[in-house]
Amino acid sequence: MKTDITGPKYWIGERFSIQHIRRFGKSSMPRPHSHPTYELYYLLSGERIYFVDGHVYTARQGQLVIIPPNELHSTASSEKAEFERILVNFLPEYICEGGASTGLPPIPGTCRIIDFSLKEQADAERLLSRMLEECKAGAAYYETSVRLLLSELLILLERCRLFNPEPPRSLHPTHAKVSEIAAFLRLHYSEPLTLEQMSRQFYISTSHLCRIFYRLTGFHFREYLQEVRVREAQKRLAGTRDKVQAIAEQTGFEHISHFNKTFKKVTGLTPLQYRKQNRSRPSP
DNA sequence: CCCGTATTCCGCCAAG
DNA sequence: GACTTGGCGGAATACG
Repeated sequence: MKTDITGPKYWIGERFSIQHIRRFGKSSMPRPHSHPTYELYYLLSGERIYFVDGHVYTARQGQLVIIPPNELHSTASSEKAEFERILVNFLPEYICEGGASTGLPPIPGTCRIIDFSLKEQADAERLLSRMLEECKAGAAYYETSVRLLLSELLILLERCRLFNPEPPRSLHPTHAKVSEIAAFLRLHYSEPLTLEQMSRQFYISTSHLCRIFYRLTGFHFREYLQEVRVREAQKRLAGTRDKVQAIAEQTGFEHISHFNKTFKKVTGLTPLQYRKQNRSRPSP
């Protein structure tokens, strides 16, 4: 009987973690989330649907997904429920200590999926399993060793990206449509938007859109829009001196009372509390 | 795809 | 005056 394996999550301080997981059954869909770390997600086998940066991707065996810090993302199972993966998380500082130049390649900003050749897959798998081994054994200088292995992996990524900058993206038509809609929402958050309007505009039935959007992104339609709007509001609260009222209007909330409610639900803070804690412009 | 129902959203007002 | 909280009810949306 095949069983799920959830390997231990190895940590190096708060800055790096690695974990090996294998799933056979359908696992419940994790909520979409974000964190300040980079996430590298390598699929040893199987297939996963990814929602990152407003795009739906199908990640296949031998591919690596890159999730930049603080990017909302979620994963869902495709028709094949089985998959095996290695998950690496690290803070940007872990690689570029104190912002000093390390000679390491920049982590690609636009490319979310790396399509390794067979050779590169073998290399990547070797590096990842050595990271796991080092963490498990914990021998002297293992932290340095892991850092070097990660550096090698990043170089591999960058070389692969340089060689093949446009990975073939054969999008399932449904995925493409949901991606388009998500992109539209990210662009038009300031306007009043409804599910019905979107379904008309993109030629799908309302109920179908309602369901596939959730299945592929992990967000309910409304929930995603809220997330996009609140994130935009956060930027403006931190980066401008605009009044809360104005920001509410700019981000698609017609009424402040509703803006406050939603903002607090998502953020845990009232708009002004948030501004106080995250102000990025010097106060006059 | 359609339907009925449960749940959530959102504009509105009142009040601290 | 600006912000925050809370309740209400029709509309939108989620779900079986």
